[in-house]
Amino acid sequence: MTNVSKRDRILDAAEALFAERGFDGVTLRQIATSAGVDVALANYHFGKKLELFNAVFERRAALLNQSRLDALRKVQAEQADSGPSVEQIIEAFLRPLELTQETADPGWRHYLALIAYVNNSTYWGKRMMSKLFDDLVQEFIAALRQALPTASDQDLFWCYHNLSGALTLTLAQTERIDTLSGGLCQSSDFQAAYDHMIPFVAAGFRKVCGANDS
Amino acid sequence: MTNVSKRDRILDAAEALFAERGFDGVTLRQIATSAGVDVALANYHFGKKLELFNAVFERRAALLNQSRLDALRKVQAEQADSGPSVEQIIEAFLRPLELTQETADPGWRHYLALIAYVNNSTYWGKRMMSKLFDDLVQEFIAALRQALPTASDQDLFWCYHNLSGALTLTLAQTERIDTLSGGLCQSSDFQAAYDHMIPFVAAGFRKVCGANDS
DNA sequence: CTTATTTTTCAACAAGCGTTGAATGGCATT
DNA sequence: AATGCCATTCAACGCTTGTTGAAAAATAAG
Repeated sequence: MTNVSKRDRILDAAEALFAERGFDGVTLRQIATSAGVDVALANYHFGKKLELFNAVFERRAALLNQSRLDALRKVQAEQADSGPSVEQIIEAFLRPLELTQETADPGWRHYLALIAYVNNSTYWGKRMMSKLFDDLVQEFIAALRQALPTASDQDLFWCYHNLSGALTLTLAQTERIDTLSGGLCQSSDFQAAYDHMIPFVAAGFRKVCGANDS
Repeated sequence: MTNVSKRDRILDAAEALFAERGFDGVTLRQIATSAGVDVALANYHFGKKLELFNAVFERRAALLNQSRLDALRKVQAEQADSGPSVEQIIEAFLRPLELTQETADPGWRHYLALIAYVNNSTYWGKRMMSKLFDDLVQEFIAALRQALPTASDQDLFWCYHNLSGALTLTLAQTERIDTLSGGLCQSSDFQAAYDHMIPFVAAGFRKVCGANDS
């Protein structure tokens, strides 16, 4: 706990607070206090507040992208002849996001909530999401296009939009479904969320993008 | 334009700015400037900044709820014997949100983006969304439960979670799908979004909640 | 026209903000 | 032991924030 550098403690604290309250809802003093360091140290390591935000957002992006791309490549290799099914592609898109449940590091949970914050924001979303995640998304859409050969691109992108929305709300972990369901569903249980999301979304893709088989 | 009261101009300006940058991303001075009034006037009419935010968020809620409930009651009356289909229920849930496209008032668009902001936020979501929208949502879930009699409640709520996510991202109007699709899809086109969302979500409900017919 | 009442502005407050330059500390290498 | 370098803290800056009480303007009532 105290073994990590103060620089990392700042990133961790900023990650948690930015995810919960957004960029403007957090002060550098709150971050510094939460990290147990002086307020000026954030500036020394990262520069302006916005640059700290960028550093937090970029820190885990490459690792996450690699993890999801590996999952896609794996099912593509396994189904080299026919190509992976819609379910397999969506599974590869979602399941790596469970790593937050396996590792003891709570930072991943905060990071995923931060992604939801950015993706749902007009202000931040356009720049930051595109820069870090567009290549990966296009890769998955290409795979889906192949699995649904009769689909028009417009239908395909609208379906991805629906998938992205369901995922984003899950990552946000707002606990709204918890109270709504009277405790039957839990926002913190990503595995249960994906267990339901994968068949749900796959059926949606098939319906809208016109594959009639299986 | 200048015919509306200054009180309403404050609400309109706050609505637009809160929707775009969030509660903490906007200052009362920006709101006042945008509304063309003095900074102190917001305090006179609404009290603290948080109370202004609440006033903005509550202003259109009852009207929106009534519009959606009317749509549900209508299809329930039309299908009094068999009950409405999943598609009809979801259609009643979504289509009233198009009123933003029909009316000339751009405030509705801002308001819907504000709903997305609140619904995606851990901080605001729990209090505000539940208070204003839970009753309506439970009404729709009850209708879905009836249309999908074999469904478990847990499956039902997870499916609603997916629907809510897809809808929330649509309401946010982040324009991310615009660039992703190379202009093929447009965030501003709610009708096209719902045209794709309704069959997508309905198929998901049927798949997960186990109805094999139709 | 006068008086009350409500609406709007003015001016200013204390507090908190992001940021910075200089001072301090620790830790290697010489 | 002295030096240089990186990390960290200290103290303070100019500015903006939300909020408020009193003044002014507009509106309504008599």
